[in-house]
Amino acid sequence: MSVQEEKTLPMGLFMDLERSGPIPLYFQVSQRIETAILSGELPAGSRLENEVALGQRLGLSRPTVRRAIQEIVDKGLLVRRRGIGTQVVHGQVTRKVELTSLYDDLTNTHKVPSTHLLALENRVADAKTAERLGVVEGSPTLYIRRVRLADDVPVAVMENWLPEDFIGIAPNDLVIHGLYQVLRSRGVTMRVARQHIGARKSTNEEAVLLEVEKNSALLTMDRTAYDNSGRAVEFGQHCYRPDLYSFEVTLVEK
Amino acid sequence: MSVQEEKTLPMGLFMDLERSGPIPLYFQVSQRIETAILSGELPAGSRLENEVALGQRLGLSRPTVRRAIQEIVDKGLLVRRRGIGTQVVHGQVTRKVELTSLYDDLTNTHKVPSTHLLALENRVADAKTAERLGVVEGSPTLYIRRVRLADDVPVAVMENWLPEDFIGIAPNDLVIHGLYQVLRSRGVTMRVARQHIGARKSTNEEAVLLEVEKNSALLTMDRTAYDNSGRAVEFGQHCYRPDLYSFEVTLVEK
DNA sequence: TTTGGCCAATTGTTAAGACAATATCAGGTC
DNA sequence: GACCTGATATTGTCTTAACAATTGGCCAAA
Repeated sequence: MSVQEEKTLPMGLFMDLERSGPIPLYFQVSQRIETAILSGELPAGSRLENEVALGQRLGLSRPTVRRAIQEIVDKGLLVRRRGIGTQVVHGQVTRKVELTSLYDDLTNTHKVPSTHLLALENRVADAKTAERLGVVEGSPTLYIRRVRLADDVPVAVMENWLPEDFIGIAPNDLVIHGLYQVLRSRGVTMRVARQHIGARKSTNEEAVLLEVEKNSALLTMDRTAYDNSGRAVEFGQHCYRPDLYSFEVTLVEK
Repeated sequence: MSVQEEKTLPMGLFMDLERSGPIPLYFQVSQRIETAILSGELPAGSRLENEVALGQRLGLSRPTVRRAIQEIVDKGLLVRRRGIGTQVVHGQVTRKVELTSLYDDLTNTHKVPSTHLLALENRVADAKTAERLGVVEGSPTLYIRRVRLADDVPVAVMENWLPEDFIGIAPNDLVIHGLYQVLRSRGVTMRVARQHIGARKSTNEEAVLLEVEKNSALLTMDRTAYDNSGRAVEFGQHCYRPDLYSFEVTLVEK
């Protein structure tokens, strides 16, 4: 049994909270704790100050402090144990999967994204598309097919279907901004997405588009995204070059 | 703009809460709401009773009701909007990815799991293994290699490394019970796991083991799992037959 | 008709307090 | 020394209360 590092760090830099601003207090606190972990100021295995004391020092109630800590527990960076305290999880921390598009992902990793628009047309929904989008079969939908590149190297071939009220999206918007940015600019806020991740061999056409050998292994992802009223706003079938892209998931047991 | 179904269901079956039992009240409530959604009693798009009224009817405080609802929002089944209310998300509901092993997954889908144990031996940690497990390079570790089958069809080849205090696991346990069950029976409770999901071609040996053609596409998953003290307890490299297994992820925007 | 403003409904945030459950640890007893 | 017991520390659950922010609809005014 190895000895745990048990020092309780004082976290001295916890003073100036914006009490009248629009950012919730619990969020301000959770951001600072997270930063302290990422920066190594709170090393792996170290114990966090207990909730009551932390609240007293910050001039906050226990529920507020508790919520701040819970946010980070949900991200997989902290672990709480009743009777013991709250500790920083060991192991290098990694970026979490979020509800973003490939475009956002690439921007975040400082690559230059670009797009080849292969198709942008109206199509009537077949059975599968209709089911995924929650519309009746035969409804008009917008069909998009794109190749996404990062630093001019092809990364993914993406097919998307959107409900009819998005018909009219300009091709140029998709080339410049990425689908999720276009949707956001039209007032849509994505809230929930369900993804299936799998693998298969490439078709010959995909091999050409992605500049890989025929019959290469591709990473595939099917996704349906819903807005804040629960309506399906996008259904997509994507395939990625596995040497350039992979998915990262953090699971936290409740 | 399509008309939303707006009827607020009364949810009449909400009476008998176990107030003295060990199950938290918020959990009892969230379970019932979830059941009501899954069973179709709360159809897609329908509005939930508001938090205050629901609390009054159940004899619960608003924070308790709120927490119950939040649990289901986090699962992606409900969407809340300030000033509006809480609605059931459209679209068919699907099972969520949880912190379980392949063994558990297969058991849940009513397939008969079995195992071929290829290796169970002590190995010194190389650089990568040491980093993932958070031990010093050269430390003794337990190495396990298995083929997992469902209804006698091979589904995955799995390599795992465990810290030295697990050396001594009996081969028979792994064949009968699955790694996560063995760890749980030794008092380990997994709390956090970080996974990378990708794809690649199979090696010739893997193709034989999985009974697929040479150079098939495989779905791969690397995982490091941490227990409730934040210590790494398992590091694994798995590859799956994509025609028999895929990952399902639900993302919820905060 | 359209625009603007006010009002009601609903979720979001914060507080203060109480009790329960669980883990560690020190001490005492056998 | 081994085992039980109680004290202490810490997170988990629940209540009551208040105010803030956002949305949608109604109504009056331009």
